[in-house]
Amino acid sequence: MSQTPRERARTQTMSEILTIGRHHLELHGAAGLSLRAVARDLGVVSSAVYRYVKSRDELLTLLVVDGYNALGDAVDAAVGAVPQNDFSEQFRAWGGAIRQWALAEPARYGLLFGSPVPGYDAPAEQTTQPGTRVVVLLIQILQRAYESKALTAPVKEGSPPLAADFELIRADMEMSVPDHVFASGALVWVSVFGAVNFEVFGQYGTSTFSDPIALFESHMKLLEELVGLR
Amino acid sequence: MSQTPRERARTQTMSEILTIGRHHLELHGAAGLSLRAVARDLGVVSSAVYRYVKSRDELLTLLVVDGYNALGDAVDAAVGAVPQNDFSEQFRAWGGAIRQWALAEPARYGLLFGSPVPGYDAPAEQTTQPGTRVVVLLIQILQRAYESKALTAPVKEGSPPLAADFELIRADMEMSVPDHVFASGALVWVSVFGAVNFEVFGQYGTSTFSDPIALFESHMKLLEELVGLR
DNA sequence: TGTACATCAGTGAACGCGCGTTCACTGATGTAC
DNA sequence: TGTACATCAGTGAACGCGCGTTCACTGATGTAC
Repeated sequence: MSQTPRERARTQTMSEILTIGRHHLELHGAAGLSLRAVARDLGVVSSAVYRYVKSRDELLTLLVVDGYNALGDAVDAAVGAVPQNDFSEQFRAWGGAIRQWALAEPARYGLLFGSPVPGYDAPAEQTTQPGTRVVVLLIQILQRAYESKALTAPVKEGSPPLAADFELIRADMEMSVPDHVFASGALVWVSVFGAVNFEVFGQYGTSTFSDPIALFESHMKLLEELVGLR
Repeated sequence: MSQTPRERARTQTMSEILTIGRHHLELHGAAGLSLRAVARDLGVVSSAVYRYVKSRDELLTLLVVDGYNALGDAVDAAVGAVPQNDFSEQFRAWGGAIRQWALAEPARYGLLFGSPVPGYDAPAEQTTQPGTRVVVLLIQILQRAYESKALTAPVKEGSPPLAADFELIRADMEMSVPDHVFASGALVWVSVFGAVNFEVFGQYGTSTFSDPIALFESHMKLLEELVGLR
């Protein structure tokens, strides 16, 4: 049950490798992540890293999964701290937590949501589940709000090609929200990440918006109305 | 007035370098763009490229400006092809053209709107103007729609910190739309790029949405309502 | 029109650097009897 | 409890590769007289 010293050392080294990897991501971007540099920082000869990680791509995958989970944890915590029946506040906490995590960890965020790393394909089996945590949480908030009759959006006809996709999600996740909630939820999803992308990647010139928090809150408010919360 | 053969050759080589650069972007991403590889494809020894381009960073800047202009031209053309007084259709053409250009040129799009290239800072003097063409056009569409009383959005109070920023833009661009139009316009901007990012960078798993065009159109329709068009 | 000189595209070698990955090895830690 | 063997972390050298950039050079094109 308890670990041998060797096992403990291994676990610790493994987590040091991830920490160093995160740090290198920050400094040189995903394309610049190198096993040799990690080895250097670990204080070890380059080939030694291969005891812990099969290849550079495997390290990238570990960092991707680690990143999705860090983001997921942050968002879960922020939403979880809001009273159960205050859906509007949960919604804003959801968006705000994504933004804050991204600004605090721009390179990890870039690895997850920026341009794909050339020559690297994230293996879906390890990556998909943690990658969907954030959207799933959004839809759960909307589902609970809907169940509590806190969604006031007018019912609109959805577009037929999407209806089938929504039906699958509904069955998969045991939900009951109508199509238009899925449609506006999807827009919220892409919009929030669009806003965060622009801010993190510096697309809004340097001088156009003096108060990025106010801008983000303005976006969240419009989206909240669009989705029918409050 | 007319060019000497040498000048003609130079112009042509220069544009070949850009073409090759675009192609390499496609294959290896921005971080993988290399002058040596460009030289190889140009059929010339690596040092020869320095006759045309001062450094790798300068080539990147040329490609960035070139990309913004290609996107700007595509969007201008699409919007320009719509009848002058059909603002709703102009709005959809605007979004659709962004999406189509991005899907046709994913790597150039990634260079412009993806994670920043590590170690490279786009020089604002050359990059800012072409980089704003697309937003400026959006705001112009909204301005013209507003002047023609085609915007039906309910007047809402804007948030004070943004009002000052909006006032500057209004003065700068000689516009008259009220704050809430700027606010919803900004949301449209980030939302469309968010949606395009997700699609181009493959964030929507592989199987969730069977019809990406329908999804994008659903987004555009919701945004159109939000902004008060039609 | 012909000649002398200047400009410039492209060459080839070199600098010093970093990378991923493999391999045979040493020596310490862990385990079975 | 003591010994023999197996496991495994880490070493150091090597493979073959690519990169940005500089430099002295050759030879063709352009220009001034």
